[in-house]
Amino acid sequence: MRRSREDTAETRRRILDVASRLFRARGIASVGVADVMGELGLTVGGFYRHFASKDALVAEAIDAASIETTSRKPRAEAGASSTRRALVDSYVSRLHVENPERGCPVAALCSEIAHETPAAREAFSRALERLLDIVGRVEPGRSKRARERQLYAAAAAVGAVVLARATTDRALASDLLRAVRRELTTARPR
Amino acid sequence: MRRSREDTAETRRRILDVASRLFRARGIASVGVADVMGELGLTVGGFYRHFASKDALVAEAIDAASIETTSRKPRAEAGASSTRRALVDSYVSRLHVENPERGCPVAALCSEIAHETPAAREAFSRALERLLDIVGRVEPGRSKRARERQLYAAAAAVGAVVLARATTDRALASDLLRAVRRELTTARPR
DNA sequence: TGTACATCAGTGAACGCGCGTTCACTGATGTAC
DNA sequence: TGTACATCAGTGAACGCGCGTTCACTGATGTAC
Repeated sequence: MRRSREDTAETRRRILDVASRLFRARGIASVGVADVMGELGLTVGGFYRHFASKDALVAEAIDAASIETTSRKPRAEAGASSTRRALVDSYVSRLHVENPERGCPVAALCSEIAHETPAAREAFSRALERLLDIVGRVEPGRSKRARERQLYAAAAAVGAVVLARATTDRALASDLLRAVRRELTTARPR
Repeated sequence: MRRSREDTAETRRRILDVASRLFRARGIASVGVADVMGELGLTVGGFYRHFASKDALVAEAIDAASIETTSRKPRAEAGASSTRRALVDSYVSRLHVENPERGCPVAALCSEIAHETPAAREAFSRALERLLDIVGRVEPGRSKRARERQLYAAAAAVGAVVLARATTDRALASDLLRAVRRELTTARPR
């Protein structure tokens, strides 16, 4: 039966929230619309009152995940090396590796996103931009040199998390994280 | 009808070759057994004379891709900085980004491999080991320091290729590649 | 070397299954008066 | 404020489709004598 406007908005929010967690945890291809709705105790049919298609959900879920994970990140005291260390330590961490469902969507979806719709790829690109924004806050500077350092740091951080998740060798996973953490937190003369 | 032993072995080799290219290009989930066999002008049924399941094919195809891409890499004159530069320039390149089907399986499959079978994940882990082997040849040393340098070089290289493929922003893709190339080819005092 | 038979690579159709999507229906909510 | 009606969130079954896998069949290859 029909629900109140607030209930409707709330349901939509919850679908998005569950989807963004499931896609990050289990990948886009292996999460179905029924999985998402089932997690909320709802049936599939109702899904299409909120989203035009699974593809539309994917795109919105990536945006939602990105906003969720970047909005709680450092704003004030940007540039302090302790802020940078805190960010690197939390991103390039075992905790992040083991909890993709609450983590960075860029790290969770980076290789499979290439096979998704344009809308999903654009959402992913925005997520990457947001990640780079945050890196820019803790690795400040607008020079060409500074920009390169930011891009490099982002690539290494994402690479470390993704590879640590991918390998079955737990020791190698730890080593990768530690190596990249050290590289990105050690002040370096230029 | 029955084929000669050589023909049989050749067919198996070709299935593996096509599969390893298709998986890298289009991802594991979106390539079917029929796609692979169709590419060879064969029908699905025959597939099971060569492999026990799609999952078995996936694992073997990852190994095949890894061996294919690492066996032509530097062996002699290892450690020379020109060798390192050549390796970095070819891995962290537009050419590699635009031709995943002939490229590194680690970069092609890194995020989706987490959702595959143990056998596939182990093949992926071996592929990562081979990649690290090669990095170890051009970034020599067995010290803790050297090992860390190898690990973050690998993470940054893979991260750059994956993110350059993922983003829809071509300028950002180029910038990522250039930044990581510069970082990894610039000799750095320690 | 020649013959008879067993093997098995590849065919093509069928299987069950899960997927994204659609649809008639329900009943509470929202709206017009 | 109260009433009558339109709307529409959610249900549950059905749809077509593509997937991985199985299977009876074929005929050339391999093997035993």
